[in-house]
Amino acid sequence: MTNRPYHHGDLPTALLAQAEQTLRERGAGALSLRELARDTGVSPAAPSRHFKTKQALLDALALTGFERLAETIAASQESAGESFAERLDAAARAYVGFAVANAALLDLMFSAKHSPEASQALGATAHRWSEQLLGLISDGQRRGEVREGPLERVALPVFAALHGFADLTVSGMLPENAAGYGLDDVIASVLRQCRPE
Amino acid sequence: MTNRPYHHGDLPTALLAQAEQTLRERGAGALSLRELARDTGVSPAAPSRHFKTKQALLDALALTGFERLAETIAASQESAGESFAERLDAAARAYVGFAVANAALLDLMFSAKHSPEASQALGATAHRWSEQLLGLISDGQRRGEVREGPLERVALPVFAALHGFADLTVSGMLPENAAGYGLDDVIASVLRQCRPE
DNA sequence: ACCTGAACACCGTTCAAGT
DNA sequence: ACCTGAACACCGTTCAAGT
Repeated sequence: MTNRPYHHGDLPTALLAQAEQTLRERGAGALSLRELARDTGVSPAAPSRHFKTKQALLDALALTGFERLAETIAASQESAGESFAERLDAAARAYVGFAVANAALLDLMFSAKHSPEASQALGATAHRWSEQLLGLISDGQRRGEVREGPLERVALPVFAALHGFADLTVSGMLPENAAGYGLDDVIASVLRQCRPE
Repeated sequence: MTNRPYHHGDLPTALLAQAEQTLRERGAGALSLRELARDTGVSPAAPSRHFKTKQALLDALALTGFERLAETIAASQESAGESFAERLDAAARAYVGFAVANAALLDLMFSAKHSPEASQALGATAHRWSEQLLGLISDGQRRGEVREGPLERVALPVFAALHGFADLTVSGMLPENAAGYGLDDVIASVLRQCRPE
């Protein structure tokens, strides 16, 4: 362990790592730049060199979230079967699993608070992730297991259903017993809405 | 206009009204109890008599949001047709319309930050609202326009799809052109997943 | 280029004291 | 019961100055 050299080494990464831990353990409200600086062993003004503002750090945090979400879903496809139903099932469980395991982060990722410019960068990364879903559906169409139609237009309702369930779960708006049957039913309903005539 | 009597008259209501205006005009990040107190012509410590903490005020704000959402959806049913398709269409547009018109408030309503106790009160009010949707679907089942099954289990995927689309819209995560066809497609997909075999 | 130290204007919350 | 005034410990952000 270096004993606090003048240059930290990789302050931006250290700040983000610390921020994510605080987010997970104590929620978004407990995130303070000064505390982050203290925990990283650096002066209160140091973070501003790398994140011009607190919101900029939050935006960066959300971005890493989208990246990890994309990886999580990609991983779910590795061990999934071939059929559309199996692949959708795996992706849906991966998404909701990520949401539950990273509730505060998901909140941040889909909050309306992002700066206009950051929203664009986020949109780009979110797009990379949504391509997973698009590929899955496109495959299903080729296999004849998903109805025809423009890819994005078939995909959006699927996306909405999965994200909606994840968000409702995370925000605690689901009835007690919904945890049991909820996800299964959502997946079934997506399959129903996707299947060809 | 009374010239600032010692007792405000109805400080809690005044604070909530001011808070909602600030929320709409400048977002959740700009909400400060001290500023609220200033704008209401009251001392910095006054709000604490009515909202023990800032989070308590935010919870109360979210609660009024759910109440207004319930009213908005109820109103949409007044002028809607009789069929399930027409009534779902009206409710969906009312929901998404509310979401777009009250983006920051919706964010607050479905954020994961609510205190454990407040979540229960919120859940109760949210439940009152979801009953609108349940009634709608129950009606559809009676008319033979919606597939059979336990009401909550048929309703949850519908709820997820509508909320998911509203949330994606509000958080700016939708592709540019999705505004045009998005809602129509989501409604169509919900109808497809609801219809009897 | 990267960071410190000190400063500025602001917070949320508490608590004695006033009406 | 409801509110004020003053205080406390904390913020985010800026900027000269140091390495």
